[in-house]
Amino acid sequence: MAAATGTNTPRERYRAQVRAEITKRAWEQIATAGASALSLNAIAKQMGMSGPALYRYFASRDDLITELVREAYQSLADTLRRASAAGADLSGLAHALRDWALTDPQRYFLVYGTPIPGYHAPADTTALSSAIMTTLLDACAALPRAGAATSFGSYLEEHRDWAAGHPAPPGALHRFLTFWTRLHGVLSLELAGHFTGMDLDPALLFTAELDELLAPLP
Amino acid sequence: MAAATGTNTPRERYRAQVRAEITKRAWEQIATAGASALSLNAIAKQMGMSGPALYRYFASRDDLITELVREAYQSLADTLRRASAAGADLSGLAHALRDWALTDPQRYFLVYGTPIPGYHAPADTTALSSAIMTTLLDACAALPRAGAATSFGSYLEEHRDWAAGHPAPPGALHRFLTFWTRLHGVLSLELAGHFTGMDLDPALLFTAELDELLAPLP
DNA sequence: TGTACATCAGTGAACGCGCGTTCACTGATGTAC
DNA sequence: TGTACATCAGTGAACGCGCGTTCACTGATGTAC
Repeated sequence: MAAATGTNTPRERYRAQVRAEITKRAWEQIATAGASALSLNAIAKQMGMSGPALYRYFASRDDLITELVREAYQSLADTLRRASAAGADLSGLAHALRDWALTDPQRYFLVYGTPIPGYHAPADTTALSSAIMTTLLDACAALPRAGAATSFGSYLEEHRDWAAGHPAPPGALHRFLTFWTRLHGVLSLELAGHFTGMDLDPALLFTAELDELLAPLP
Repeated sequence: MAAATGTNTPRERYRAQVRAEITKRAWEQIATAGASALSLNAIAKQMGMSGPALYRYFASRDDLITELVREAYQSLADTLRRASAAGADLSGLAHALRDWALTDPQRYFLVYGTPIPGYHAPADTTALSSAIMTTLLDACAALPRAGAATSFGSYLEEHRDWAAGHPAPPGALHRFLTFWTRLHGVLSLELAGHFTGMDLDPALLFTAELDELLAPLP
């Protein structure tokens, strides 16, 4: 009576193990040389295998990248969900996001950075990115209501399909968008090294932006 | 009596012309395939030349990229300076920046996107990027003074070396930084395609952010 | 104006490298009776 | 428990490609007298 679900036979467990090692090495490679330098042959060599062996585990290089993109989304979604479950508010989520990004800048860039030329992410990442969005939207909706209605707020009332049915008021939708874009603005410039040599602590700019987000119209 | 300055002999003019065509083709290549796909041999082939011929004009691939980075900075600096000279305020500069970025997203990414693995920009781009900064700082300082002093503002009073001696008050420095990071946040996510499929017009989000920047504490 | 020389753009062959991917195969692991 | 078979991980050779870069060279353009 074999178990029905997932990885249970020795072979399946072995497969999962090798797949995990491949992606682990892939992340190491990406961390040092960026995503466009990712090479199947190099990974195989590191693992003491021949290049073609990897084709037992990933159909192509793009397939591997897709898995990495999925892992990155998943990891961020988990991180935020865990923080939220531990009682973090929007501010806590912001710092969780920042920590996550600083842990592995190239992982952040893989998802939110310059698109990889010639690579197109599969459609199913939408589900993963909307899990992230939901956690953040929840936290936005939990904050005290923002100030007066804006014209962009009323625009959002009629363009809220992207929120996937989330019952957040337009003010919260707006707050989510600015949360996302502003923190990405600081973070991505920091990670890309645009503040180096400026004698300016990006962490302070990040929290300054965060403070203004949390109390936009006091 | 030969002229002393720059490109004047036929040979010099020819050299400048060929260099210009190389960079032109390089931009075309970058626009379609991204910076990491830039190939000297491919450019040479497009121009009907053999690969090694390009080494008469650029010492290496990195040398060509450096030239492109310089051109990008220069182009943005010129664009902003022209807009400013035509009477544009900070809002006008923001739209000039946006138009410039939308004209060639990969050019924007070359400067402000994910760093190219293994490539390090030369030191002299600092001068170019500070020309950009000066124009923006001027426009920030020209705005009516922002609201109450913030703690980040007082931090900036003591960390203003990056402003290269610009006499802007701390509030203007703060405004410049938020201008930069916020607009970059919206722009880079838009250019990377993160709003596609969201039924959300990034231009409206951009102007909403801009409006809040221009009157942060009404 | 003409000749001798120097400069320099561009060529073609070559080096060494690494890439993604395919294919026919060996040998070990698992399955069915 | 033992045998026959199927599954499947991994190998090694090969294909075709493109890359950056070097080198010795040809031939045209410019310079000096």
